[in-house]
Amino acid sequence: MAKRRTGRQEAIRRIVRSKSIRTQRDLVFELRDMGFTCTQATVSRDITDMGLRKLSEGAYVLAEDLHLQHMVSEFVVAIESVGNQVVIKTQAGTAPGVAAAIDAAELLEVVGSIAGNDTVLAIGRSSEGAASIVSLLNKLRSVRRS
Amino acid sequence: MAKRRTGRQEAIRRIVRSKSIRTQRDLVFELRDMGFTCTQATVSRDITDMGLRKLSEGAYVLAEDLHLQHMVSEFVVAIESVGNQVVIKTQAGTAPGVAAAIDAAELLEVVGSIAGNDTVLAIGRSSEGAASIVSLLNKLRSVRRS
DNA sequence: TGTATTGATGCATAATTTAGCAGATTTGTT
DNA sequence: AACAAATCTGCTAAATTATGCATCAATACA
Repeated sequence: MAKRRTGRQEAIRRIVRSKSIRTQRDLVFELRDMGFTCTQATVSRDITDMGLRKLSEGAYVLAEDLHLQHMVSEFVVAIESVGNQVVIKTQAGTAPGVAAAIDAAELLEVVGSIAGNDTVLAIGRSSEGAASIVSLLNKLRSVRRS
Repeated sequence: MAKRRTGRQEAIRRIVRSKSIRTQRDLVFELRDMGFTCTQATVSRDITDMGLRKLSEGAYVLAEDLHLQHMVSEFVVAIESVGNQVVIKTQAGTAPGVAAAIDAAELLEVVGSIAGNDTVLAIGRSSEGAASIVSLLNKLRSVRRS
């Protein structure tokens, strides 16, 4: 049953992007809800395979989102959405890089993005889409506060 | 004896920058060698206090070096040293940012750095200093390879 | 079809990290 | 100095993650 693996990891991808998963146990339960029954050991191996990383804040992030995470955590100053638009303020000069990272992440809800010098405008598919983009970016932005 | 804490964390700072520490147990032993006797539980708390992070590769990194870690892992293409000079190739346009991050890290061995468009030149205090800079940067650059 | 090989998974367990609690030390106040 | 409050630390247990081993399924091949 080598097929389960693929589907399960695909599910993990979706889950991790939509919810905040903090333990492998959580993931086992989420997977169960989606019809994928497996143990924590298997999830541990999936996480290794997929290169999932645990943010300092404690939630798992996709390997593909790591670049975006770095860019956002380093350069983004503020995030706000209006309707289906997301306005992202960045450090001077870094907007193009941030926009490129957003494009590269191929987020489902993002139709496209354009960058000025210190501002990125991302267009969401809908208001809800824009909200979920803000949510994800904020999740990626969260840094350990000491 | 609240004084121990300060000294111990100072020692941790030195140890983590010079060696590759992969477990808190390792750190306990290193500390013991330096005359700081404590338990793993204490080290765990120190790590939380100091905001130490575990790289995907598995080694702990100082919070202060996290920004540098991000910049290096995202933008640096190649690192090489000649004598006391370290030449760092970066993605086009990102050299100034990388140089700024190096300066901000206040690495002991770095006298200073200057940036072009896609190249940073860092000046070490000595050949050995340059080598240790290369070593640290490579450590920060290391990413999980799947 | 029968058999060997490879990959995936669960179970049990080890390894690692975190947290609760109590005792000791330090600091601050009167 | 005496007492109170705040910190720090070790001990121990809990929580979380990783791993060795055996098994089962799928695939390859004779």
